[in-house]
Amino acid sequence: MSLRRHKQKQLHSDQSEVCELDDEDNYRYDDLTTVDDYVDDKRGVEGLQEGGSDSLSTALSRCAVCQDAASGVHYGVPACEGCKGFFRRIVSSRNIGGACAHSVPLEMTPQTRNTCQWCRLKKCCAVNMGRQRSKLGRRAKLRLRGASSAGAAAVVAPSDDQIMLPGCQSAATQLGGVGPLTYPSPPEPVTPPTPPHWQQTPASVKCLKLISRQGTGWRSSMPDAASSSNSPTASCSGAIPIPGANRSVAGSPASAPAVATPDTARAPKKVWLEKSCLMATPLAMICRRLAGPQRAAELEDLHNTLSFNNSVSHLILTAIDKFVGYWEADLNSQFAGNPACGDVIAENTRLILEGHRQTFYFTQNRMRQFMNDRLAQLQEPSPADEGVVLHTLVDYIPQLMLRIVAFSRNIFGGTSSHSMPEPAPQQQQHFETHRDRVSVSSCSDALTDSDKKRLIVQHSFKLVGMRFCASLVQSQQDFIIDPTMRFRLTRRFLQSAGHPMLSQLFLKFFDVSRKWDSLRIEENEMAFLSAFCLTSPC
Amino acid sequence: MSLRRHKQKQLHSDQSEVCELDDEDNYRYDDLTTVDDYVDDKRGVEGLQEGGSDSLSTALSRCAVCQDAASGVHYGVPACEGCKGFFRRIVSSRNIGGACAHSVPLEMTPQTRNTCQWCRLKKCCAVNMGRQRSKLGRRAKLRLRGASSAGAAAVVAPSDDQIMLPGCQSAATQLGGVGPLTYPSPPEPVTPPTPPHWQQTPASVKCLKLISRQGTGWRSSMPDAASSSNSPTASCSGAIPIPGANRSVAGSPASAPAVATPDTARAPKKVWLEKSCLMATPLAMICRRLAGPQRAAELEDLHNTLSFNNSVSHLILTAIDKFVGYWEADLNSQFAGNPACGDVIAENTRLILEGHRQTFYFTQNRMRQFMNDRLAQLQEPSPADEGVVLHTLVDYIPQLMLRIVAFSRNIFGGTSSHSMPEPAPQQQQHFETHRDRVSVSSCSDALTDSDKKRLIVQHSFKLVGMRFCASLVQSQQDFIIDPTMRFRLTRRFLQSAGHPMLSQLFLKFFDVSRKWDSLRIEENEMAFLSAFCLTSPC
DNA sequence: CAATCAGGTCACGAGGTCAT
DNA sequence: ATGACCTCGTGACCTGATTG
Ligand SMILES: [Zn+2]
Ligand SMILES: [Zn+2]
Repeated sequence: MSLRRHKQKQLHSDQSEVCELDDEDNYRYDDLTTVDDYVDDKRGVEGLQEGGSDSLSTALSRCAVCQDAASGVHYGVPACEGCKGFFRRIVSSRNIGGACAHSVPLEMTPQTRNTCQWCRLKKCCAVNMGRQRSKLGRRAKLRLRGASSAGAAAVVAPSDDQIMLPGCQSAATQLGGVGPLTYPSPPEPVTPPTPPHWQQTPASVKCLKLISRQGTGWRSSMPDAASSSNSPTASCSGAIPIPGANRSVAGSPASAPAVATPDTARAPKKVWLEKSCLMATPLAMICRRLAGPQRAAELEDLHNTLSFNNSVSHLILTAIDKFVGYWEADLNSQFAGNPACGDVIAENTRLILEGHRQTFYFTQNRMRQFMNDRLAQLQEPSPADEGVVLHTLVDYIPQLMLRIVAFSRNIFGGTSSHSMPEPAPQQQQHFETHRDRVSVSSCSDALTDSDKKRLIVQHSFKLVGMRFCASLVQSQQDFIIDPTMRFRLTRRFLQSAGHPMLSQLFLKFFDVSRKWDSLRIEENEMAFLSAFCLTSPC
Repeated sequence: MSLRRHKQKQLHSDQSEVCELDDEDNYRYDDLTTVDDYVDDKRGVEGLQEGGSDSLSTALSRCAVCQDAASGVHYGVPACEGCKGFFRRIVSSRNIGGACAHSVPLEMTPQTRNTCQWCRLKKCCAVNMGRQRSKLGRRAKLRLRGASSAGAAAVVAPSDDQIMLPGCQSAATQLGGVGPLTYPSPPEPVTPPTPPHWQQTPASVKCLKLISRQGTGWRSSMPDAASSSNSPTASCSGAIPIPGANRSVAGSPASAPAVATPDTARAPKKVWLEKSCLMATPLAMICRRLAGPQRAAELEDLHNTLSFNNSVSHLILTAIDKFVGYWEADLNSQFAGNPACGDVIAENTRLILEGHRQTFYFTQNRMRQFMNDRLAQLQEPSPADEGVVLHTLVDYIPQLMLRIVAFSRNIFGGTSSHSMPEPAPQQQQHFETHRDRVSVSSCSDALTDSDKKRLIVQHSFKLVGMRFCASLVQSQQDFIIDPTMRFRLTRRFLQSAGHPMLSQLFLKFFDVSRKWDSLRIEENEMAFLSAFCLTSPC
């Protein structure tokens, strides 16, 4: 093979000098395989006069992004070589580039597609390009609308290099019972938050509703949830007939009886949270604020300066990345037309905001007031006090994490250990939008308990860190307020500390917090960001 | 050359089964230049090299602008590094500066290409350089698809091929006396516009005021206005002490005693209109609307689909190009700080808008009303009526042109044949802005009569075409209303017409009009666009 | 097998740099 | 301001993996 390649290279270089027209012609024709090969290069492409399926072939012959000649279905949509390569570069190396000030995205044509990377990427996302949506192998012969095939191949990249602190694991394992959420000894009578609302109502009715489109909705993509999940008590029972998940979509029936994972065939998988879940909430609006053109440079900077090894910054970056990536996937506009969907969205919004408000104590208002009133009462620990500080943190951070768990109740609903009947009766609702049917299901039902646990285990500490950086880290004053609001941990103290949590993680918090501050994320936005992080599968 | 072309065509037709796909290419075959033929079509590029070094191979290895050694295909044409960089700087940083007055563009050779930026840029445009014509990525391997290399072997016409209608020349020559501006026989009592305001007041007081900055203001760049201008009565008397024109600015003293043009030293030149003139009006605002980010794609598209050989589209494109180019040259913000300058700007604005309003009959409102009321009364001429239609057009188009002349009075002021004292006493005013001194002079004084005439001769018909496309061409309904508003010239009629004005120019109007409509240019914007076109030296 | 696509390769040109 | 040179994104083509 390499020989052939070498030969070809040589041939090409020879031709570049003096073009032997005929030889080259024959040679190339041997290599040509598909009609697209003949058609690909110019925009003309009305070609494709091979008899039979005209509409299908023409529909597939156009790049969904730039209307150029498509070379096939790439990343789930018909795409040209250029857009395919563009998207591949973006999702692989992730150097998205920077800003574009186009309030309305530029039109994508083969001539203009290179004028703005950002608009091109937005268009790619708008037409629902996705690495997960890719399908390998030969297509079925006639009907190839391989929309939401359960891609058994490319699933969530494991990438689980989590930095787990002591105490995190325990908090994660005791997920079932949420302990008393009180501050054991707040030094000042800072009133603890009111008993969370989720404690008073059955959790099963308090969770996000999922809106999915038929055929393209939910990806059932946890093939190894039972086998390689880090939650040992993975229970894959409770099959939920998510529309589209088990429906044998034409063109993708073969993915279900995948050879590599035969268990996926017999164990009907729970659906995995995807962008549709939260993007059906007004997240698109948040996206616009979070990743607006005026913030693109900041995001870029955030990307560059923060190490990806740190879980906290990784969390934030990933979340923002998702926001940026799903920029144009404004599912809200798709679903908001349906009044029933609008109600679902509104309810989801309410749940997220309420959950955040009830579980997040260090709001910006509180912190501002605290900084005004009791800043002077903060003790600056000496290096000898490291043990005390460390002990305080180790004691209280799990409690902070429990608040995350409480927050997650508003997202996922309760686990089955909270007397949720399993499987719960499915009350799915179906609506008709202008383009296709949508179905609404309960987020609590759509996820198995193990999935919920895994999500919370993966993200709870990250969320704690995010909340930390958002409020407790005073990057301007260059100190960190400990969650009990007794100490002010200066950079000097942290640098001299011996424990890695203090000396490394908390010092890192300064950077993250500075970046976070520059993003000027409001409270409500933080709520959505948290919800999105919590449900992010990666 | 033609032989090879023929052969290639045949080859192409042989392959037409598989690859009949070049319909969508937006250029017309007639408009193709030699360079385009071999470069824009990548299949034809290498394929045609059968003999030794003939004109074709040199065309590929030679810069299309200056005949230097090309370093590749840049911006759609083979270009040397110098011309590539030159064009890049022009289109990116866009400080084109003023214009030269070489009526016939200078020859471009590697030695002489730096003598005149303007001529070089014109050559670049003539060979169809364009940012959107660039092709990225690796070139396709040989496919032997001759495709679109059919077409006349006409070499690049240096873009000066104006389409002059019968009557245009006469209107241009009788510039001095503006005839009666009445519609001889409007079929319906469409009220003719009120007698233009410029007829009632001395023209010398009604013209734009020029604002220039000291040292950077006016480029004295009409070196051969007296020698090679197409206006035979060029009178270069009346020296105006424009500040900075004779001042030997440090760093540019050598340009004045240029060796090639010794006459520039002894003949104090009139200043040439430059961007400062109209950019001192609120044009920057117009630019933002015309060339805002949301319209960038449209402008690109306009560039792509319209041939540069047509004078009308060339006009529009050039004007819009200028707008885009001067996008950032927001001189308005520089001068608006000075209250006196602000008054000048306001007065200029008023003059332009008023002049346009008084000389442009087919406003959007009128046309809308006409389309509602009297659309049914339009006659659709049969092919036998071509003579009548043609006669009508030839009769009335000069009258339309006279309106342009009337409009130009508000811009330039009257010519000296209208009892303007020459040279008029210069009342220059000087102001201090935050950065440097500015001076205000009269546009009427700054231009000689021959320059005014030349500008009007160059642009009047183009402006007529622009106004035509803006209003009379109903691209949606696919017909053109003749200026007497009696006929509806359908595309079918025009296609069957024998006269080139009908069959070629007016058919072209459909394309221009469609693009124009997509730009959604308002009436006031059109006024500024017209004024800018009229004063554009190119 | 063939068909299909993700990922990789690398010629090629846009845009930037910097001595002139 | 110019243009030789450089960097890097682009996309046509290739390869290997995957599936019918
Ligand atoms: Zn594309
Ligand atoms: Zn050149």
